[in-house]
Amino acid sequence: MSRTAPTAALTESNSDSRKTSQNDHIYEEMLDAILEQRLAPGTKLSEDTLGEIFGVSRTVIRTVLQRLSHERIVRIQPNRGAFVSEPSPEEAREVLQARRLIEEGIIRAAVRKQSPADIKDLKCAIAEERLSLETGDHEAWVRLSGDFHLKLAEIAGNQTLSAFLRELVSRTSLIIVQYQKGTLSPCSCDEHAEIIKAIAAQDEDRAIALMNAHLQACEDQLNLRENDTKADLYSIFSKPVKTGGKSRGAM
Amino acid sequence: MSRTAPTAALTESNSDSRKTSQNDHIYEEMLDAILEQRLAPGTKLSEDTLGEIFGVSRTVIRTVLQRLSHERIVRIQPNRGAFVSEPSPEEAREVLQARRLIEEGIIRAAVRKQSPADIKDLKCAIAEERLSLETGDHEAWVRLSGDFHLKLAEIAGNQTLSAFLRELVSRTSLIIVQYQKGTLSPCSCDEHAEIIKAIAAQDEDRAIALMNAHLQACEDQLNLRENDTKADLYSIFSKPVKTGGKSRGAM
DNA sequence: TTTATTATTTTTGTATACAATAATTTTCTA
DNA sequence: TAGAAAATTATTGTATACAAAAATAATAAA
Repeated sequence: MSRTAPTAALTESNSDSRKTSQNDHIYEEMLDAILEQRLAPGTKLSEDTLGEIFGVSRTVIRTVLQRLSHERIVRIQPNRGAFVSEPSPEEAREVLQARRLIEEGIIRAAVRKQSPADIKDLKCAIAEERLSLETGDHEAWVRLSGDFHLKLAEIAGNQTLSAFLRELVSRTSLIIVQYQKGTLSPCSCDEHAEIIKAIAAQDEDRAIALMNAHLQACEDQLNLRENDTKADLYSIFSKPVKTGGKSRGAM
Repeated sequence: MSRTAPTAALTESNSDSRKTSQNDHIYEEMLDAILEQRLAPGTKLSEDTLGEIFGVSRTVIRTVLQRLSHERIVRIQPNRGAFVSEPSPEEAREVLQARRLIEEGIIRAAVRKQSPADIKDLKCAIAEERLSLETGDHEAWVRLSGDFHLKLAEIAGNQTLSAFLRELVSRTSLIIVQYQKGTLSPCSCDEHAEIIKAIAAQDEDRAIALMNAHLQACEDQLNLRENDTKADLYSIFSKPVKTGGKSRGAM
């Protein structure tokens, strides 16, 4: 419901939020559904079905799907339709690497620009996060733990970088859904808290090191081996499979 | 025509490039027109008109405009239509700052991953760039000087970062169109050449310093004072204007 | 029974029609 | 004549219709 900064396109005119925000509303709903795992990676997103669900025509659904596609949350295959993205292991590493880079820059700026109110706000956000973890509200936790990073970006004060990070955070959620092995992350709240402490203390180097470790820990909890069905099948059934008759014993 | 990596969405199936690439073709045409200054910032992009020009319905024009809008090259105002973006001075600074950050990361990766062929390729690109400058082909130069940075990103091997940089490079072109003061940049080719030299010599720190200087030089050549009509008008007519009669001599 | 081919159905891509909003022109009044 | 109000025109937002492609089902042949 209260996701951070819906689109940054129309901060003005809060009164006419009926027609215009129809797009945004459906976008929010679908993004939430994907990030909260109600729509699994690979799920087909039929235009007709979605149109019926939200009570609109395919036209507006199409707009939303295109937007999600540009943010790499959805993948559109020409003449085939839209599907929830299934980020590859390589893409997962890229996204985490991009985050390390961008969030390092964000921390540098945040250390300089921070105000006491900002720190208070961040600590408050972490408290909320911890609460959601204690009450077992997994959906809220996914959102809140991402919001922490976005709040930090806002303090840094570069909207262009914020927009990039927003996309990366969404994609990270999708990556975690797909590759998280076993248990949930123990408690990233503590790591977030440590980062804030370092920022408040103006200790830039430590804050950056903590953030890098935090993101690296996230990546380390993923199972990013290349077991994408095909290669996997061949390795499992290591004896030669019939491929049409030719070149049987070549490999 | 030969822009680098149109969309990265469909690298497969080069044969059916007729229906599918209609979108892409119009997108390319419009992007080129904007970056080559044939469409000035602020220009209204009427759906009907564009549809007639490209011989398609508004439907497909709309898709293209939405894509350009997501890349911040075009600004869509609800119920008003699409316009070529007029990036604010603040946005200009943000874009350049984001580039310094991202390209630093790209250089780090490129220094590690470079092959001799990559360096040869880059040098070749710089030669092309220099040629376009000598022959006075300004349109080609705008494209080629951006392509240099994108090639570097490709060498770094992170497609996610490449996509971000691609957007930033386009936006930089738009920013230069709007804020470049006086003469063209003397010759960024030389700066590009120096950067390559440092990368080839594995001198990471020097390559980064050069890139930062290069981007800073770009920013310094811009006239980024907040002279956005309104404030400017008031400062130009510094004598009190009739505001209704009240509080005349207060300031 | 299995496979290949054909026919049917479903779904996407595009054009068009209509409704809602904004921009423009015209008309009316002071 | 200047300014305001109303009517007209143009443009965007959305729904729908039709064409093209893909997916599915059904039929026929081995």
